[in-house]
Amino acid sequence: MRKSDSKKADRGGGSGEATMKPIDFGPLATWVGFNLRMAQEASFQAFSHHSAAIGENPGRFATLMLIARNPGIRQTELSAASGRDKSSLTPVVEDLVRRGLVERKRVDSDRRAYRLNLTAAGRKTLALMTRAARKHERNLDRIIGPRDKKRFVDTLKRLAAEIE
Amino acid sequence: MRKSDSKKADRGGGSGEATMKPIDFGPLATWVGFNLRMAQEASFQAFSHHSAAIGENPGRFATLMLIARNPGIRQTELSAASGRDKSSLTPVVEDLVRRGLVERKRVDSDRRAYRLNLTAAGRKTLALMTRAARKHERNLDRIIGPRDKKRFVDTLKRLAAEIE
DNA sequence: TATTGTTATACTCTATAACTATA
DNA sequence: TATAGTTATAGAGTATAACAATA
Repeated sequence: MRKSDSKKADRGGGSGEATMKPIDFGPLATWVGFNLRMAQEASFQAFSHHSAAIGENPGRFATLMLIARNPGIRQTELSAASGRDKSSLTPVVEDLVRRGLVERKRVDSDRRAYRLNLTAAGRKTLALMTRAARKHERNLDRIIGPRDKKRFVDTLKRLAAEIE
Repeated sequence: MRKSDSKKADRGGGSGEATMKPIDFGPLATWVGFNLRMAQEASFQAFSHHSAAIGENPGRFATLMLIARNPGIRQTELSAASGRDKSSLTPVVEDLVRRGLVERKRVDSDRRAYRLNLTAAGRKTLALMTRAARKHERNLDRIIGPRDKKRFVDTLKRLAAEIE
């Protein structure tokens, strides 16, 4: 079996293999930054798994959603909205256009710019991904617990907005 | 589906005034996965800034900490602990050894393996990074609020551990 | 045969800077 | 001069597969 190592770290809490020496994470174990990264990675990987089942890439999801909700958005606006440089967006849009999910139209009043819209196929794909995302979300909700969810998301939002 | 245009539309010959059209994030705005990613990115970038001031890479921090807290750890154990393939670790360890922060010693009882330890310089660097990390953490704590912190971190841990 | 760590290779995501074509 | 988008290029970070040395 060529699958190499196990993906998950044993964080020393569980009753794992008796032969497994527990790893000491030191102060990392209690720090927000580290646990934020661990949780994000786990979440991303799970969603990645879901969207692979659709034949899609999780990174495309937010882009499709932003185009769908903001029809005619221009690439520069899109790059600002997703916090990436415009040059990072070029290959992404190119891929979506090539695969027939997004169409670009020249803007008459400013012939440097394009407006982006989803095609019918793009809407179909977005719908499939949205369904997968909702399933994923239900999974996260179950772990977080319905009572804590609002406050948890609110804290995440404040972190994203207020970190120095 | 379009949320807004509550401001004047941007179309046609506005004389250079960049009208700030609010972006509609749709369901993304309320989903855990998306906000987890946003918060993690902001946190990582802030810590990245801190560690750049030391001349270090944030990605090295966890590695140094794990070696420090688990002296003599082997590369395979380290890769399992950080959830990465062993081949991903090779260039990292190589870099740390080259810069004199980590030393590798052959294991007598198993001459395929190495044991990793920090050098004095490695301990010094880790101490500096730890100081930066504590500062970063205080920053995060301030945003989260002392009352919510324990529960917040606990939820992150559960997410990392329990996502399918 | 199985495992430790390296190598070769490739893919994703990201950025900076120079470029083009407009404005 | 300034802006929209592309191209060229580079760098991190990650993975799979094949490999040599050793178990």
